[in-house]
Amino acid sequence: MAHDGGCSLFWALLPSPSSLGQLVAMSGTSAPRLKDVAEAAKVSLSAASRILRGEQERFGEETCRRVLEAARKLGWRRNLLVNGIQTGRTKTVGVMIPPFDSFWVDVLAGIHLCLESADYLPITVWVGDCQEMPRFEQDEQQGLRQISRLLDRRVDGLILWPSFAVAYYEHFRELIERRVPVVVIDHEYSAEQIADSIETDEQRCAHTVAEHLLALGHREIACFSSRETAWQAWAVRRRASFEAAVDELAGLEVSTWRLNPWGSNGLEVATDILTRQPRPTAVFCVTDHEAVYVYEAAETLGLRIPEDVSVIGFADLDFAGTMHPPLTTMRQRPKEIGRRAAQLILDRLDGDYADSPPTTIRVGGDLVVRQSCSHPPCETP
Amino acid sequence: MAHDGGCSLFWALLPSPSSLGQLVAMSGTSAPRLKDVAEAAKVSLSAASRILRGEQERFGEETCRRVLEAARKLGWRRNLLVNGIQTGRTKTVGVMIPPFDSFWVDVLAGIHLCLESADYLPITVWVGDCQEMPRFEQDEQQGLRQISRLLDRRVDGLILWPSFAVAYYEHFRELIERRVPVVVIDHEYSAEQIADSIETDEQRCAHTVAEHLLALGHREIACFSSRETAWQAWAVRRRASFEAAVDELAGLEVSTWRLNPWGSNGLEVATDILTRQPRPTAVFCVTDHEAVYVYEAAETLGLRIPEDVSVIGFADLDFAGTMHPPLTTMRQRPKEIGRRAAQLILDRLDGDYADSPPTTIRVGGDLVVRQSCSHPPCETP
DNA sequence: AAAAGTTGCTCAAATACTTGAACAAGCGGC
DNA sequence: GCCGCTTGTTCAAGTATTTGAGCAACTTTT
Repeated sequence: MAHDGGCSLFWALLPSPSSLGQLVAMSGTSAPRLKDVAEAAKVSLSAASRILRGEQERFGEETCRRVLEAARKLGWRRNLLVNGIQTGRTKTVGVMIPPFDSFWVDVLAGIHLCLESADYLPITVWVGDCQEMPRFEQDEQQGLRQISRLLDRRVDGLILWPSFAVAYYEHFRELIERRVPVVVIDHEYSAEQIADSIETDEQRCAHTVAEHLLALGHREIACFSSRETAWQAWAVRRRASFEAAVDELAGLEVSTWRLNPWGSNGLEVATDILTRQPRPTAVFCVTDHEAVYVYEAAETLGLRIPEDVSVIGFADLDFAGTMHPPLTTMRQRPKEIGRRAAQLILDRLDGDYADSPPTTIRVGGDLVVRQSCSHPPCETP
Repeated sequence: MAHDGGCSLFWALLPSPSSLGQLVAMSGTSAPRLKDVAEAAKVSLSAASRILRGEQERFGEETCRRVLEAARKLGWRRNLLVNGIQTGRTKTVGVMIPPFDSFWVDVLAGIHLCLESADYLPITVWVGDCQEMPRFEQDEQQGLRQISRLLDRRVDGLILWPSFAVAYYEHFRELIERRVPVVVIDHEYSAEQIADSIETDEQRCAHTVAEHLLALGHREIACFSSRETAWQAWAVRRRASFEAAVDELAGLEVSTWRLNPWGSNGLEVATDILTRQPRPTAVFCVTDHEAVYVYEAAETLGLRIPEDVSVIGFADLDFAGTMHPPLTTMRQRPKEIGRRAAQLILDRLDGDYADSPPTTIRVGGDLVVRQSCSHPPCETP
């Protein structure tokens, strides 16, 4: 067990007062310093420093034992702030990603896992109200402030949500120049690429989706895109890739719908799609979120999924499997995306890789076939 | 706009090389120091320090302007690491909460929002694989390591996931003694309370749920609890509160089921509940997660919700509203929980509140009536 | 017995900044 | 010409730790 007597993994147990009142009221001894350890072990400050940093060969066995023992007893722990000042490295990476759905939560998970294995720590800042996809327009200033707060803490690198990539482009320049690596997730650079970027392989994924629907026999296909604001590059690419794939594979044209710029008319759009003549037999939703609207509209209109309309989503968000019927969707690999984003930062920081030109990593996806897609109804035409 | 010429909110634009290759390859000038600002403004280091910290009355208007201007041009930003060393306050709060479902994501949102307004930053560490509820047993050592990593960064306070509260009890003692405030979410202290604690008001919520079911006429009521391991105090309390409320209100006994300690037999338990004789007409699920199993089992058994069985959940997780039928559930107030947890830390840190004895804050809930509950079927008995 | 090497440890400077105290230069008023 | 005010300076110590250089003391070799 962790709390064996006499010392602890955290800090030393003081000759502890048994009453609670006392405990809270006592004026806390602040964290022990290296000086305290050195004194307790009767060695110089620098000897203690070296021994505790692992440079033990240079010292006598007995001295090492004394220092280690003293540190353990006092519950000393190294102060990474000081390390940060001295080395210019805080072992900390700033992350600005609002985890408003399970995709982004998983991306964060990947980042955490990867950074942890390198003994780095992500520091996450959120924008917007964290309840829905942030409205970039109104949150731009807040985003800038948040990045500032990260830089004040001297983060070694930065991982960012796509929306902010566009407007902050000029700022990234400066960061890169200052050797603060920046990785952007799900944002493709159109012109010169300044920072590393990692994204879902939209072309390949859209191709797979198109293949699936066409193989089932669908010919009247709709695409339900998100708000395609300038900073939602992924939506544009996903929709465009899908249109291109359907065209390439079957020479068919997809009828495309979009959310309004506020993302507030999901149900209306879904209804429009399903009441169009001729009615699409399959709807590709650029995200599982849009699929929810289609399910809702279908229910209202008395259309059965998948008998009357097939619906296919994208992302495989946590609710996709429990929808009714379970949603067929293109699963992204958010954890891998996060992991590789973090790895990119780490590589830039201390690899030989540090000076290579910016890359774009494309991560594939996996089609999860559930029960929302079937052959088109016979009486369609 | 943010990027007006000549200076920037981040760091100064250097006389920037236009080619990308150059940009990446150039040896980055590191962040400007106060010394640089002082030199640029032709004042002493300490004058610059004072002016930038707001002590401007002692200096001439012109000098202040020069210093501020120089700082802006060079893109100087204060180094919170240094501040942290000097003041012992890093303006940083460690958070150990794995956001494996939307409840915890919202708690995190609340924490972020509150801390941000005080110019604090949460530093979040995760445990487990972040995909499902962490298994505390196997993640205990990892949890301890994570807290260590936070303390190495000298966080000013700690907000913790309940599971870890129990095993780390002894360690908290030390933290409190060292004046590092600790807040535990959703964990009730049975014996002496050592840290602040914030939780959902289980009694009141369970009472409301019981009332709702009884008012609909249910008499044969089941309770589907989670794994009730020692460190899942909330589950025990929620279930017990519900049993007590049903007893108090109607003198009825609830038949209770639990997940196994690995949480792996959800579907089996749900099936057991629904095949019991006499069959319960209503199932209270300690969490929306369990409700999903009941839905699944009901579908397999050909039972309709709510015609044959009423199901009521707890938490109002993001998927509750899109379940089929939409789940009636007791909505918790995760954002408020997070906000108040953070506030508790801040109060301990610099309020007069610093020395008061540990409190427990209980946050209410709101019954969200959707479509998974109705009157019991007539032919029940 | 002197030279050389090893072991074990210490000194002092460096990291980036804050802050209190003392002090100096320039100015106007008396 | 002196007083006192404004404006700014320098000095020094403090924050917790790292690290290159170097110094004793002791052992081993010659």
